[in-house]
Formats: sequence, structure tokens, C-alpha cells
Amino acid sequence: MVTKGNAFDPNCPTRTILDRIGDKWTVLVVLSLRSGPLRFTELRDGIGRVAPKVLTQTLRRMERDGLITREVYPEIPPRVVYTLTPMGASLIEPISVITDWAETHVPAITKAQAAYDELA
Amino acid sequence: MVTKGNAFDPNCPTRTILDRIGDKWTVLVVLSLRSGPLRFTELRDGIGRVAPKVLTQTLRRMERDGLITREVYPEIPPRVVYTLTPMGASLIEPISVITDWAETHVPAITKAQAAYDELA
DNA sequence: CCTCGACGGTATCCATTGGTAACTGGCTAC
DNA sequence: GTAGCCAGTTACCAATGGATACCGTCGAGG
Repeated sequence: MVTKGNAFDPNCPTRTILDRIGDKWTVLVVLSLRSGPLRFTELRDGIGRVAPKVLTQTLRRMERDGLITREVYPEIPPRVVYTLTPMGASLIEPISVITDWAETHVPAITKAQAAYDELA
Repeated sequence: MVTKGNAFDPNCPTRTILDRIGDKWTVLVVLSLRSGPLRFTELRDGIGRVAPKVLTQTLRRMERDGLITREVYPEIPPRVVYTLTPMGASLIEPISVITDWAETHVPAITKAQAAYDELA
């Protein structure tokens, strides 16, 4: 009845992690850092319009989860560099599978939506 | 700079679909329907405590996106059966990749969180 | 009778969250 | 002196998520 794990138990940590991964910004941060470390503003500019507050929240969470590291260089102006940890990098593959699926099915979904709205 | 697609463009449909897939309940609905059609209450009971309103919203969205079908049997008491479409079923694989990742990394993430909170 | 429960939802309300806009501090360049 | 850079933070507000209660219709049970 239940999957191999127990994602159906609300108290299961898998569920929490699933939520985390499913987060819009988390996915985009991972993809952004794919090709190397970035600074805060580089992330902000690379990801189409994120509120800095939200980006900070996302990055802190990801740091806490061990997906990225945050290195602060106490210079003026300040410099903070975010880097994927090996665990964070291991997320690229699963995320790619999802984005591939999404891109493949965009036309079908758009079409389904149009059909649905048609007879509404 | 950008992935194969353009998930970084906020107006890109891929982004919308990504949000959809990332949705907590959508994932659980797909997994629930994996082994066959289910009725509303079966879904509700199978997924650890969902508010009916939220489940309805989720199901309507998924129906609109062409991931599931909704069949109403005008009986008393009413019977409504939800079934994965082929497209919906094609989501099982990608989702499994993610859940596998999540389950594999639960210990590491939990450990990372503990370490982070330790020195906070 | 008449009330109770099954089913597939709505309706209402509140808490949490996502997001916007403005501001901070410290230094450097104009 | 004042404008700007970076990496945020601090209000503040709108939207969303979620809990709870309720609806109509019917057959079953008392």
C-alpha cells in the first residue's frame, strides 16, 4: 500500500525533505550552482526575480540541510560565496529527471488545460 | 548559463509545471494512484490527514493538467473515482527518483541539521 | 417516523507563508 | 559630501494552506 518508504506518514522525515526539494527556489538554486559557486547577487540576478528575503531563507535552509556551504569573506564590500556540497550536487540528477519530464510534457499539459477550460 | 530549457524565466511554463509537481499533495496523489484508481475518501484516508478542501483543489488542478481523470457515478451515496492518465503515470518514474534520493539522504540531512543547530 | 451514517464535497475562518518595498552598515569612487 | 556597492534585515501586506463545520441525498436501523 505504501511505497518502499513511508512518505505517507506526515511525521516521516522523508516527507519533510520532499517538501524541501519541491520548493521552487531550492530547485533553482541547485541548478544555478550546478556550474560552480556563486555569490548572493549572482544568484539573485540569475534566478528571475527573487525577493532577497526569500532567497536568504532558502539559502539558510539549504545550508542547514547540508546542501550548500556558505563562505563569508569579511571584506568591504562583503563577499559571500555559496557552493554545492557533494550531497547538494547529488541532487542535480534527480532534479534533471524532473525538469526533463516537465519540459517534455509542457505541450501536452498546456493542451490539457486549454481543453479543460474550454468546457468550463 | 541556463539549463537546456529556461526554467529560470518566471514566465516559462516549465516553471509552472515544476511548481505543480513539487506540490506536496500532488506527489502523494500520484503515488497513491500508482496501484490503481481510488475514490475520494480512499485518497483522503490513504494520505495522512489532508484537509478535504486542499485535496479537492489538488485533484482539480491535476485533472486540469491532464494527470488524472475524474469519473462521477451519480449514485447514492455518490461515487467518484480518480485514475491516473498515461501522462500522470509517466510521472511515477521521476517521482520515484526523487523519493529514492530523499530516503537515501534522510540520515545525512538529519545529521547536517543537528550539526547546524548545535553551533547556533 | 425519524434519526443516523455514508459520500463527496463546500463554506467559513484563522495561521502561516510568500512576496514587496524600504532601509542598514561600512567603505570606496566621484 | 554624497552616491553606490554588497549582503542582507525589517517592517508590512496579500495570498495561500489548513482545520473545522456543514450540506444534500438516500438507505438502514430503531
